[in-house]
Amino acid sequence: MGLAERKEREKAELKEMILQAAKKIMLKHGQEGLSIRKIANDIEYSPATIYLYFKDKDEILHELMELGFLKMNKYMTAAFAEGDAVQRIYLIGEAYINFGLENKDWYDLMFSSDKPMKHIEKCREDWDQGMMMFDFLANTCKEAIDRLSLKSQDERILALQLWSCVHGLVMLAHSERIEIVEPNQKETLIKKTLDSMLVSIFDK
Amino acid sequence: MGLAERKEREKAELKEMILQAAKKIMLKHGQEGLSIRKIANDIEYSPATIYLYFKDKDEILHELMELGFLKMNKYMTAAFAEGDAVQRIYLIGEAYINFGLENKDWYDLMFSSDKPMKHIEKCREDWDQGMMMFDFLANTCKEAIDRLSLKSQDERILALQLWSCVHGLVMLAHSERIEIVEPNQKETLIKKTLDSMLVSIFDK
DNA sequence: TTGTTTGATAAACAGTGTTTAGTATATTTG
DNA sequence: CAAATATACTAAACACTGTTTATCAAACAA
Repeated sequence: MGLAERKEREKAELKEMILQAAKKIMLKHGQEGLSIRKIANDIEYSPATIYLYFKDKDEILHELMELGFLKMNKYMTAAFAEGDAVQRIYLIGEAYINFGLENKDWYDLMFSSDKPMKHIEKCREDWDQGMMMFDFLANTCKEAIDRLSLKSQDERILALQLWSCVHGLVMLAHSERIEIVEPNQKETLIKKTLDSMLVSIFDK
Repeated sequence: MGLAERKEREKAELKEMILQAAKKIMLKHGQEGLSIRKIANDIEYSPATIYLYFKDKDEILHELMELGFLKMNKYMTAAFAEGDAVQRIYLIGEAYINFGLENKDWYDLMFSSDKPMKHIEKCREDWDQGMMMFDFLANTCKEAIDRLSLKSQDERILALQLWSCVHGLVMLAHSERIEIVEPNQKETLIKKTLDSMLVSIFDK
């Protein structure tokens, strides 16, 4: 009976419409400017309808986050394909920062906002794409540690160290703190700092 | 004529009351839970009155920020007094992270929120305490570079590198991302990562 | 043709930041 | 001292926000 299936499909279609409207509004008005009522207005349904498809606003942000990781993956493809581990780390770092600088709203959603992170159990479920990326980085670190026989034995510590550095850099750029301490050279400053970071770890 | 002065003083007193109420509410309900109406209720004035003393909510957050830097300075006193430059950097890093972890709301106000950073000119005015700290770190970096004759020549790049690392670490901790990739060892993980960071720069 | 389930919504609740028009008190001036 | 002005304050409104509840009409099943 294809009738139940059609219902199912229509339900999924509206859910997708909500998500696409949410994405559109977030990209236009930022994460702060995204509201249930704006979504409802955009898809020409009432605000209450949205709550038939999503538990609350956080759940929408959650699902948007996954779209963000898809976008980020595109920045990473070249880096992931690199054969040399150390060079791969360089490329991942560059791609990470480029993604962060060029997609502030996506980035905040994925790495900064603690809104979608209320319950840690549910978190690790929905953030598996983030975890996969971290694990990939950690594995690359292991390779690099072995090849260069670095002192740091724990690849997950090194991965966390690298992540902290680029995350901090992106966040400082987003909140204009880099402009404050050193005006009008954000771009070059970021590149130089990333380079200095990686050199101090691998190139000594 | 001490009359005008008394008026002036009373005006300053109410302004201080507003600020103290704002601080109290922020510490109790977080930055998100701080509202003009809650402040008004606390000081037993109408919400509109607050706008006679502050341009808008951002201005309140701005002035709170300065209180935050006073608090942070207390964490730093021991580090600032250290004679050895490299050791001073270690202590500053530790103090920075301790402050960040123990005072999430203050930290977000000072380093994360871009709310009080709307106009960059006004920014550099009100963020002078932050700039002073950065300059102090940069000077310490210069000392360290000279003493260890490190390859990195630009002390401001090195300072930005250090800042990015600890900032990133604190932000990842705040948004529970560290818990996600490596559950139940946040504290030790942060200490190990900070150590690894500093070792890779200075101790090679 | 009933009865029931489903999908959508209007309206309300409890908040938010901010503005405006108005009032009561205090100070200054004639 | 009385009238005029300046000051300090606020009630009420505006335009929003996320979310819930009661209602209602249409589609489906018996």
